Amino acid sequence: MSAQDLFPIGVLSERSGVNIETIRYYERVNLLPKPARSEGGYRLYQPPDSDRLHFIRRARDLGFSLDEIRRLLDLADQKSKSCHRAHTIAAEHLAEVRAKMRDLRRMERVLATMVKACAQGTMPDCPLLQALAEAK
Amino acid sequence: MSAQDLFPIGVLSERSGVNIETIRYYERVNLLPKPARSEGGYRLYQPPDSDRLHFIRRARDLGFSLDEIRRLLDLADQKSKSCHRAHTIAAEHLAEVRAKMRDLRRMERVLATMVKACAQGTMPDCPLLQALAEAK
DNA sequence: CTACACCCTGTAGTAGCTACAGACACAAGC
DNA sequence: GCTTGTGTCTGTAGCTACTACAGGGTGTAG
Repeated sequence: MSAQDLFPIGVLSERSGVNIETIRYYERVNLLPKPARSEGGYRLYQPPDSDRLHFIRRARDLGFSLDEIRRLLDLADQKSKSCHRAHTIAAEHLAEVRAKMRDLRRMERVLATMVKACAQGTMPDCPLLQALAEAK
Repeated sequence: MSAQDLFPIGVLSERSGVNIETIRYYERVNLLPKPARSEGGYRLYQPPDSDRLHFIRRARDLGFSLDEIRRLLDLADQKSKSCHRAHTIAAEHLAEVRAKMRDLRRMERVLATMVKACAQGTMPDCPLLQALAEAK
C-alpha cells in the first residue's frame, strides 16, 4: 500500500456516501480501525477502509445492528470464513425483519380502517379519536 | 370526582399495562397532566388519567410518535373535535408505516436470498459475507 | 417497633447517529 | 508574509422513547 493510496476523511465520506461524523463515530465504536495520521493529525485512509465502510453501509441498509455488523466483520476478517455463524446472524436478523413486517401489517390494517372512517364522516365526534380512546 | 376515585401510580400502571417509570416519563414530557399529590407526595390519579393513558398506549401500539400523540390528545381535548387535523396526522403516519413496510420488504427479499445462498454452500468463501462486501 | 412494599427525585444508560463549539491544518492568492 | 477559505480535529450535547438505577421518604401490617 503506497502513500499515494492515502486519502483524508472527506474523500472517504464522499466515496462511501457515509457522513464524516458517522465515520468518526464508527471508529469510536470499533467498527473501523484507527487509521494512520498525517503530521497535522488528519486521519489517512486506505482502500481497504473504503471496502470495510461499504460493507458496513450495505449491512446497515439491510437493517443489521452495529453489533451484528461487528460480528459479521470479525467473521469476514478471518481467513477461514465461518459461513455457519454468518448464516446464524443473518437468519436471526431475517426473522426479526419478518416480525417487524407483521407488526407493521397489523398497524397498517388498523390505521387504514381508522383513516377511512375519519375521511368519510362529518360525524359528531371524530371516529379516529374515538377508536384511539376505546379500551382495548 | 370523589376522593375515593383516587389511586396511586402503581395501580395506574397495573390497569394500563404501562411501566411506572414510563408514566412518570409521560408526565415529564407533558403527555399526562401533573396529578394531585398525597400529603406524603405520592401521585394520586383519577379515572380520566387512566383513559388518557390508554389512549396513549393504543396510539403507541399503532406506532404513533409521542409528538403525534400529543397533537392527537390536544385535538381530543377540544370540544369541537377536529376530525380534519386528526385525519391528517393519521394519514401521514399511515404513509410512513407503508414506507417502512416497503423498506422491510426490500430488506427481506435480499436477506432471504443471502441466507439461502449461505445455507446451501460449503463454498470456499461465505457467499453471504461476499454479498455484503460487494460494491453496490 | 420493625419489616416491607411502595413511592419519590434525579441522573445516567440504551442505539445510531447528528450537530455543534472552538481550535488547528493546509493550500492558494496577493 | 499574510489572509482567506476550506478541511479537519476533539469533545460534548442533542435526538427518541424509554429503562434502570441510587439514595431517600411513606405507609401499613404484624
